[in-house]
Amino acid sequence: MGRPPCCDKVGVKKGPWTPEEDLMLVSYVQEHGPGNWRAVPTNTGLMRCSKSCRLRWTNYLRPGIKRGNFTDQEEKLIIHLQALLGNRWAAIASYLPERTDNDIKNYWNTHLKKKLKKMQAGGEGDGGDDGGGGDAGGRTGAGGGKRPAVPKGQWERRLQTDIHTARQALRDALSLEPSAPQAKAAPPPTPPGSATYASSAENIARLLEGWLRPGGGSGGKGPEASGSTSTTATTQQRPQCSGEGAASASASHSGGAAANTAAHTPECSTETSKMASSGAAGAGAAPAFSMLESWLLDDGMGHSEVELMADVVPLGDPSEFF
DNA sequence: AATTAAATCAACCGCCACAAT
DNA sequence: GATTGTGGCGGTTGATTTAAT
Repeated sequence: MGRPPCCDKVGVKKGPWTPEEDLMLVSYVQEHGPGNWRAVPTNTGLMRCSKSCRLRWTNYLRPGIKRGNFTDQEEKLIIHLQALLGNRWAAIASYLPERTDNDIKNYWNTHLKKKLKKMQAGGEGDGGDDGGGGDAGGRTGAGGGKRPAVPKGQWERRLQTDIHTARQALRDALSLEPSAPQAKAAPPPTPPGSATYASSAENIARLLEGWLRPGGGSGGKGPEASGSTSTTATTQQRPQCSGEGAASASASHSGGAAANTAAHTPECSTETSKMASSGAAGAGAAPAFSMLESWLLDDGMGHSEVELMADVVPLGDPSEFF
């Protein structure tokens, strides 16, 4: 049954966001927290669709987003997770707390896909490039909420086996040894420091800077382009869902989900869990990885699978996978 | 220096799942 | 239990930037 568009097409602005709009959105979210996106356009006066606001926040303005080059480690992780999960970018992104699913998706489509193709042409079989291991159909699986038409017990079992596979894959991904198949074509590793981070506060400053600078603030791209390169700040990470002062209210934005169960909260399963891992662990990708590593290396496996699942949750709700 | 092709990235669109009514 | 609305996700597109000729 066709659903009407989320917002009136009439009078809704489209295209790149201007610094002014970004400011309005950021200040609104700082005040009220993310969520209730439908109310955002009316409350802020933004002539934007609620979806557009959410997207802008999630993919660009949200604190703790890392922009810029993907590290070798991130790249490998993405490759393996993609092979494992298919094109479930949100699920994959939950393992890369500072990357947005859109970013990962773009990176996959522009870089990694080609890279894998090249490698395959070179006589490698790495599970296929597009939707490779997981579900090539794209949305046939149940990433981020799409549930397969599989009885629950069955997908639980599948989950368990896939967790095993995941551990294996992640182990490979995290080992930087060139023996890994992908390493062959891997580009020179990006210096860890080269990554740029963004927080909303900085974004605002950046936006203002670009905005005030003569000839600087031209549409979304202008400040952004300059920003993403000039945001050398590599600021302290801020917990997204509950952290960052004003955004603290946000924890409950999704219908009052318990804030302290961030990683389990549906809303937080994608966004919060991203921050949860980075936020809890400190800053940067390294903590996230070390969590993964410790999880992987904790081969005691005395865990029952259930426990294992519980272990995984902070990194990303496994229920998203199936 | 100018033109064209390729690459990149932000944003939009449509679909789906879930929650609220 | 059925219907409706919202949020979230993945695919795709279009504009912009960069590299090659």
